[in-house]
Amino acid sequence: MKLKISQSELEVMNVLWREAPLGASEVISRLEPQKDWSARTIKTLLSRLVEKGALNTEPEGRRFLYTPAITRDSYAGPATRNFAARLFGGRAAPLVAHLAEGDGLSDTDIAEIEALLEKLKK
Amino acid sequence: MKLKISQSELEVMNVLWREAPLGASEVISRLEPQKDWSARTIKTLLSRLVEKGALNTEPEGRRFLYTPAITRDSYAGPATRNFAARLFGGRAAPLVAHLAEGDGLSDTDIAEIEALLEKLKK
DNA sequence: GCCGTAAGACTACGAATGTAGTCAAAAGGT
DNA sequence: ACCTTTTGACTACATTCGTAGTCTTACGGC
Repeated sequence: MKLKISQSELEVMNVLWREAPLGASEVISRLEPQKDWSARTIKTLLSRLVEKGALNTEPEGRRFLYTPAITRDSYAGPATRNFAARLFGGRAAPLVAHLAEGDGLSDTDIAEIEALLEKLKK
Repeated sequence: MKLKISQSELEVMNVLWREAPLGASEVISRLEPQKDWSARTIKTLLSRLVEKGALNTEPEGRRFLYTPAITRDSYAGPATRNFAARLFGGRAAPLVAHLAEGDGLSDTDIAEIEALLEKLKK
């Protein structure tokens, strides 16, 4: 069950991870402001995600309600480790360093990561 | 100058970021053990990377020597920030958390990240 | 000096992706 | 009861990617 979600599809997933279930038109109205996509495009992406098993549908009257079939975390975990493996041989430090470049990390971020590391060291 | 390097192409870049310049056949011999690719495939990837401007070539006798035209860091920085933005709204902590899942982080990694954070806090 | 071989050039081709149009059915307004 | 609008289904098409084959040319061995 290695489902790969493309960039554009991920934008759609992001909407539904934030808020679900939603009908197609609701997803469209949430995406149209930022992304310059036609409604058709977004519907295509929704269909593909259903095909791939990343979304579940449930009929509600004449339309479908879409819900993520996978959690953001269950997708992001492997994706992140894979990303780190390919770019940095799996080492985490360079990754954090790149995020920090420029402005990258907020104080909250830093504090959170420190807390995380504390737990890991134990 | 937004060059996008595909997964397979990245494997080739990884070879050349580790050691360059190399001729095509040297790249091939370094990749063939791990990846089950034919020599042709690897040559195609090299050509595409040259087209994209990710590699420079320099004739050496009747063949080409390939050298990265971009550093690993200059590619990895934007790629990492983009990745984090798309998956976590740019927040770094969840990213580190996912890396830590399972075995992910070595003690060295943890130490390095801590050192990095120290510098950032200042 | 000829020929095999290796290097790059050109070509191929199916799957996935980004982006979107057409069609048909159903649902609601008037 | 009709027409418009909405929704999902099907279709389209150029580009990129993964994977690899053929062609051509020039060098090195004999």
